[in-house]
Amino acid sequence: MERTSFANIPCSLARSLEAIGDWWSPLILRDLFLGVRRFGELVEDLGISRNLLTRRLVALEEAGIVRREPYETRPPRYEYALTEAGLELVPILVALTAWGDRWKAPRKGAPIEFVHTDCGHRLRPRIVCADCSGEISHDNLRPMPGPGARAARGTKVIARKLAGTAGL
Amino acid sequence: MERTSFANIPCSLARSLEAIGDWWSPLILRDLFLGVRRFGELVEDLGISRNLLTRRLVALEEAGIVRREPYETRPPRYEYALTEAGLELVPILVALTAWGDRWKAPRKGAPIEFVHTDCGHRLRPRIVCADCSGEISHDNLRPMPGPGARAARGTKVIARKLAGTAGL
DNA sequence: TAGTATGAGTTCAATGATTGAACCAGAGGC
DNA sequence: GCCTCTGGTTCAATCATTGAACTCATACTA
Repeated sequence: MERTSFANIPCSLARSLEAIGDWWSPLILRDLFLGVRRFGELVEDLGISRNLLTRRLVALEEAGIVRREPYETRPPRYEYALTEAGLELVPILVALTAWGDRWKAPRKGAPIEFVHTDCGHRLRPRIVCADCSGEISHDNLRPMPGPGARAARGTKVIARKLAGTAGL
Repeated sequence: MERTSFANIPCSLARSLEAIGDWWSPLILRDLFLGVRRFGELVEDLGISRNLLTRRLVALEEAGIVRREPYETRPPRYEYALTEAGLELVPILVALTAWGDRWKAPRKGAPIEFVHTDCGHRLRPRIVCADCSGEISHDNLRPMPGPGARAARGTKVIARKLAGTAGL
């Protein structure tokens, strides 16, 4: 009774979650982005169990999201950095942070804010369409069967719905 | 030895993850958005255990992300819908799906694509700054201590780093 | 009237995952 | 030699997930 793997669900969201969908990985990535790169620092900052951190870092490295780099050879010491794939997750984590600011704000306000250095403003992220620059929301998206569409675990009911209605 | 809760970490990302950071919730939200709204449909589509789905739906409802609505009274039958907070997660999930398309694409291509109905193009999401409309990436963000900044679990090391360097 | 179907859950034993504490190992400093 | 620093590993206890079986209320059917 292993935890259900999402790796074989033909959905890119499921595959993303397979890589970073566990309880700790997003916070590990946040810390790596913010400059907390060493094993002991991550343990201290997150309060994560050491063996679990080991497993997560190995998994993130295998997923191509994190890179293990020696910063000292005698004795061998390593630190962790985001790969290109990992760096591309940063805006998404920032967007999720903004959602938390809006809907789950701590009493005393956000402990960390971001400044968009290109314009100097405090960051308010927006998710937009690359083609028209219009904002994306739940009511201007139409799901469609893609090139890999077929009925399989994780999309059985969805596939029927998409086939039946040609979009919501 | 309960699973570590993120609720008391003064970080909005942690608070977001407290609500939707578990293994199944993002997929449940995806299905609700795509029109899979009933208990049995969710079980069939996701292959999730029924008792776990019950717990997740209760937790999502308590977090204000999902709403339970009767669609029939005799016998009582319910379906689930996204609240406003839940709907605002949709673009983030879509962005995460796009990341999966780019870095973890299944062999046969994405089974689901989205069309931005405002412009008719196949969706390529971008995360931008609301002020200058410039794209956000790892190298044009500067983290800063926010109004709620203080040393506490989950940000101890980060707080030191931010205080010391005034940003990366 | 009895039997079956439907939908939304609940209960439960088995097994995997997480936790926290203790331990290990290489190197440098005193 | 002994202590410290850093980056782990090992282990027992406990928690979470899984999958199957079961409940409950009502409707449908013969």
